[in-house]
Amino acid sequence: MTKYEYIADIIRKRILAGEYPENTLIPNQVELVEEFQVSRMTIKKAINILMMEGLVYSQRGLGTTVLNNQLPERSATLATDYSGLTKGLEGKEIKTDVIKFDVAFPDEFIQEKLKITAHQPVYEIIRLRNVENEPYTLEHTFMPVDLVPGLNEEISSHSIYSYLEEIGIEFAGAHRNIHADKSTELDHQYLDCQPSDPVLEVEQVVYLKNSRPIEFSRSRNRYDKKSYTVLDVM
Amino acid sequence: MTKYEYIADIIRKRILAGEYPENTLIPNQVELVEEFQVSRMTIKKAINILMMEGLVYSQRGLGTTVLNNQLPERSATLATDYSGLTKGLEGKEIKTDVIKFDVAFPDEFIQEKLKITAHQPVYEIIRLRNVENEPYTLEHTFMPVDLVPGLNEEISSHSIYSYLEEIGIEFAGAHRNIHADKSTELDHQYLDCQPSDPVLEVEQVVYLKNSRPIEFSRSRNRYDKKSYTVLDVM
DNA sequence: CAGTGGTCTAGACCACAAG
DNA sequence: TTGTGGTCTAGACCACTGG
Repeated sequence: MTKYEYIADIIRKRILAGEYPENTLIPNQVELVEEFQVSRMTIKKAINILMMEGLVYSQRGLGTTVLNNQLPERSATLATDYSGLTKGLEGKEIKTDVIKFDVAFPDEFIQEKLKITAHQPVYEIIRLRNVENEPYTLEHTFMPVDLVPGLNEEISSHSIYSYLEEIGIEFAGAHRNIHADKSTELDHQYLDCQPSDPVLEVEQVVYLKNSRPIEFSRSRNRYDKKSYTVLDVM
Repeated sequence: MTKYEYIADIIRKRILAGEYPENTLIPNQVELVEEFQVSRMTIKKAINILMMEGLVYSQRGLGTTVLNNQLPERSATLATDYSGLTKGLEGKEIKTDVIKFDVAFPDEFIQEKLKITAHQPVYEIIRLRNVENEPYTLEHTFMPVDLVPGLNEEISSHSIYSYLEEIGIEFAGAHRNIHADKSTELDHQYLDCQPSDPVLEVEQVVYLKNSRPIEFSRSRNRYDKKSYTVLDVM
C-alpha cells in the first residue's frame, strides 16, 4: 500500500462518515501535508484518486469540495467492475450453472478479438449466473487454452476470476461495448424473460499486463435487472 | 497547454504514425527525459495520459509497451463523450427537431437529480437528433433555468452544448447509467423503430465545476445504431 | 492582495523483471 | 546484477479565485 493510497483511504472514510460534509471544502493541501507529514505531491495524488472516484472536485484558487455522496445506485454495475458481478452482491447467494464447457478452434471473429491464430485452441464456456435463485446474467466466454492451463468445468462453476487470481494472472484492463439487443431463444430459456423483453449485452475483451487478450465474452442481462454506470471526470 | 500534455501529444502521434510500432517498447523514461529536457515526473505524467487512453501499458522492470492500436469501433460512442453525439459524426449532416420546449416546475425526481427545490423552474426539452436524415437519438433534457439564462427553442435546435461553452460554462464531469428498455409509443413515432425493437437508454447527470448539476437527461437510441464503449485501465 | 491548487524540478530510493 | 518504471521529497513558480 503506497502512501497516497493510504491517505486517500483515510480521506475517503472521513467523507463517507460525514466528517467532511457534502458541499464543503476539505482542508487545503498544505494542511494535509502537515497532518500526514508527506510532500504535497503525495497529497495531490491521494486527492486525484478521490476525484477520479467522483467524491471530490478540486479548483485552483478555491480548494477541494466534497461532491454529493455518490452511493451505488440500484442494481447497477460500475463500469470498472470487470468480473461480471457487482461487488454490491457480496453476501448474496450466487449460483453458477455451466451450460457449455468446450475446447475448440476459434473462428475468425474470435481469432481477431483474442489476437490468436486458427490453430490455437480456446475454451468456450457458457454460464448462467444466478443471484438469490433468480437468473442474472448469461455469459458466453472465450479464453485461449495456453493462457489458462487447467481450467475445467468444476472451476467454471465457481469463479473463474478467483482461479485466475490464484494462479497469479494479472490484468491490465478491459475494453467494453455496451448495447441493447432483442432477446433470443436462449435468453428466454435461461434468463426466464419474455420474447418481447430486450436484453443488455456487454461485450468485453480483458487484457493481461503483458498486453495479450485473455478473454472475449458476451454477457446478456435482463433489462430490468442490470445496468451500467459510468463516471466521467473531465 | 502543459508540458506533459504537449509531450503526450507528440508520443501519441508517433504511435499512431507507427513510429513506435505495436507490441514494442517505447524509449525508456530516462531517454525521454533527455529528448524533451524535462524531469522524469513530467514524462511519467505524459505516459499516464496515454495509458488512460489505452494506447500503452507500463510495467515496472520491463518498460512501456505500445498496445494494439485501439481505433474507434463501428458507431460506438465513447463513454467520455458527453455531448450526446459522437465526435466520429463530424462532417455528417446533423439535424435537430425540437419536439418540446417548456419551462416548468420540477417534480420530485428531477428535484433530487438536479439538487433543486420545487420552486426553481427548469427547462424541459425533448429533441430528436437526426444524422444524415436518419433518426438517431431521442433526448429528454431538464436544466435549471437559473443556470442557463437565455436558452430558447432556436438555440435548442442547434447545439445546446456549443451555446453553454460560448457563455463560459465549464463542466466538471458526468454520471451515466446505461441500460436497455422496451421501446415506447414515442420511440416508435420518432425513432422510426418497430414495437418489438428494444432501445438503449442513457441517463446522465452533468455537473459544473462548482459541483452543481446542470443537466439531467435521458436519451433513447435505436438498438441497432448506437452502443457505448468503455475502456478500463486497472 | 492573500490563499488556493496545478505544474515542474532534480534527485533519491524502492520494487520488479530479466539475464 | 542491471535496467526498468513507481514513488516520494522539498522546494519553486505559476494560474486562478476571492475579497
